[in-house]
Amino acid sequence: MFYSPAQAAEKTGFSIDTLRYYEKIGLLDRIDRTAAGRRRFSSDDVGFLGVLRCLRDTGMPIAEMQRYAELARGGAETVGERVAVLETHDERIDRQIETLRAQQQHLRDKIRYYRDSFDVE
Amino acid sequence: MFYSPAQAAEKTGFSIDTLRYYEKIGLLDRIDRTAAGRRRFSSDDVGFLGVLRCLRDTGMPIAEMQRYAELARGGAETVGERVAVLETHDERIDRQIETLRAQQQHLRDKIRYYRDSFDVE
DNA sequence: GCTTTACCTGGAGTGCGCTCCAGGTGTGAT
DNA sequence: ATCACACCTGGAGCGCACTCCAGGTAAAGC
Repeated sequence: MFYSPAQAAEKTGFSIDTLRYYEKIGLLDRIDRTAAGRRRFSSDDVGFLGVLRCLRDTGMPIAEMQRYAELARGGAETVGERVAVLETHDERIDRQIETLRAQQQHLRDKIRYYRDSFDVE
Repeated sequence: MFYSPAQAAEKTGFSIDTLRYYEKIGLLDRIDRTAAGRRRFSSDDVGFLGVLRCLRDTGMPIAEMQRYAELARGGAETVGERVAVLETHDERIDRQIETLRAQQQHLRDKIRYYRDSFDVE
């Protein structure tokens, strides 16, 4: 199963420009081409992009994703390091959620204060 | 109670440069000055910065904070609008947390997969 | 055969949110 | 009197992550 750039973009939620950019900076391995020079994304490529999607959506910087991508190219002996990267990131996500929740609570208190003091609606 | 720029920065977690920047773009009202022309943040200023801190930490863009700031300058008749802004943002935070959680789950699945398949550690 | 469409390349440009800099001033300690 | 210090201003610069553009190609539909 192969995917055109448009299909890969559709599947992964990245724009075609972003896919090209990711390849250019080495975040993606060189993507296979058709005879005409067009990209042909494999299922594995799309699967890897799915992981990148998770990492981006949870705020991992590109530089760190590059490190992860490099490890992924390294074969089975890098699995331990990959897991370490993901677990560190997992903890970061916990902290992010915690920050969001705490600040959300402050804002809710503020809303309540406005409601109580000014009788909104 | 007044605060020097350094104290305000300390209290709010914004850098002094950021405080100046926020004043420059009208996110803060013109801050009071000493005879020598130095800023003197009031408790109210610091309190307002606390709200900005919540909004920034939860990903509100500056442009929208400017709108909120403008409403805040508008007095009591804008309280309803302010509450509306905060509530819309509150929902956005809910969605953010939900996205983080979902993607975190995918990453955890990935970690588990690595562990199960490669027997890490 | 012609046009449209989807793609290609290298490189420039964008938006956001700061952050830094040069050059200057009033205040307080030694 | 001198020095360090915290602050001032306007404006330039930066890092990140794209996004857009000009100019070009190959294949598919009419």
